[in-house]
Amino acid sequence: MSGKKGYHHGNLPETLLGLGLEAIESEGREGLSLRALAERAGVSKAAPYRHFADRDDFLSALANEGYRLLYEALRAAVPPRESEILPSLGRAYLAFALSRPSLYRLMTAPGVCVVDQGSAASVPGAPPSEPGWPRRALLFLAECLARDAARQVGEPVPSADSAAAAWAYIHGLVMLRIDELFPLDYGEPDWEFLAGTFPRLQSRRDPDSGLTGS
Amino acid sequence: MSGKKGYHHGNLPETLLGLGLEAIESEGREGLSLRALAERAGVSKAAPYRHFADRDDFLSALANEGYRLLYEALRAAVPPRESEILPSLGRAYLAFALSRPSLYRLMTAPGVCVVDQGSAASVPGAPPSEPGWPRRALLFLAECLARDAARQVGEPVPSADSAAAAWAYIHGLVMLRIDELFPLDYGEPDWEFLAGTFPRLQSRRDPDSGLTGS
DNA sequence: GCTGTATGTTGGCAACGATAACATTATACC
DNA sequence: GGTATAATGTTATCGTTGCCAACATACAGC
Repeated sequence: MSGKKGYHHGNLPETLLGLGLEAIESEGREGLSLRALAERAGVSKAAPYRHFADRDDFLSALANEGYRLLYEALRAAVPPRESEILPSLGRAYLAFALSRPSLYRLMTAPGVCVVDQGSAASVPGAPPSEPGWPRRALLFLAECLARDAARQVGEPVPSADSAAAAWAYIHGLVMLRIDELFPLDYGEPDWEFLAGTFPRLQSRRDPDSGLTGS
Repeated sequence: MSGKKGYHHGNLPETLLGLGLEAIESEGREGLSLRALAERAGVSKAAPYRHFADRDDFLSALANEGYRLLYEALRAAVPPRESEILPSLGRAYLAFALSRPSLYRLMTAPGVCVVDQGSAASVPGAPPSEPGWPRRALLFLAECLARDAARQVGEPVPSADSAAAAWAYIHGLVMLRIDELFPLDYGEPDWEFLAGTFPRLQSRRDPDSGLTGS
């Protein structure tokens, strides 16, 4: 399947994406070179352009692949006990970003990955395209945040603000961490503590509801 | 001052940095080209290398300039009433990042700007070098966060975690906004929520890692 | 087998980063 | 003022990369 059969590679796009996942961490987004990937794949310098329009298109495909991995990581992190879902997901999210910082930065960079707007077929003739990986991953995350908020406060539909705040918080933690932006006098923050604490943000609308999660 | 006097430009570094501030927003970090900046400055393509070791060095200088602008924006945003400092600073921080998204991304990118470790002279004989713009900006922000937390709870020295959490929240909001990653429509951030909630985090750890730089 | 399409190769161009060798201006020092 | 020296800018050049055009090869349906 994956062996090269002479002239034709067999599955060059997947091979390039796999190499790209390694390269973006070792070389960074700017240092990633399609020519180098092609050579590493044992293929000529122009071969990638048969599968990807240009470099940006390849980077978009890489980011898409990243959202697929994130989605699977989040799904795998759902704990048996409903009450632990947010800390568990938060840690999984953080672990994913920390294990692939450059990819995470690429995924969240503007103009790289467009989160599609649901299954409304943009092209009239096309089938109702199912949501892409970015939407599936972010939607799944938002659903878990919303479900937990509803469980804590007892409302069926949580406020958008609480989910947004929780996500902003965890995203901010992730970015500060992967960008190594905590050089001030105080040492390394207690990330475990912070990651485990952010569910408390949910209870803003109802301050007297104990918020003692455990 | 800024006119070209024939062979010598006069103040090429400042001119290049000024052009770079525009270029990084219009072209993005990857699209920014030293050659193009040189041409735009009316100077040969190799001239920038007299002032900046390489492209990364120029980007670092750009980021440094960005921290200077951020520092000034934060200082200008300090309100007369102490109780409003957090919302005011939060808004200023957000406004800065939203007005210069690519620059902000560059400033917070890893390996671009090294935040110096304070005034402890690295070389024994050297004078106690004053902190650079990144440190001054971030320290000022942390001080304001800490002061506000202390004001609310009534403790002189707040915990590092509370400032870290508040900053993570702000930074996360900023990044989500910059990267247009917010599928949820979300208006003005709830600064009161930010101010009221995060000090609660502080009672968990020993507050011996002080923030007061001076 | 023949033909059309998908896939990969070769050659080449332009832009860019970076360096070396050279030219010109500013500055310090007498 | 005059000169040595450093600072600053220019020209020429190399290596890498993105990207395109023209060509070559493999595969699939008939």
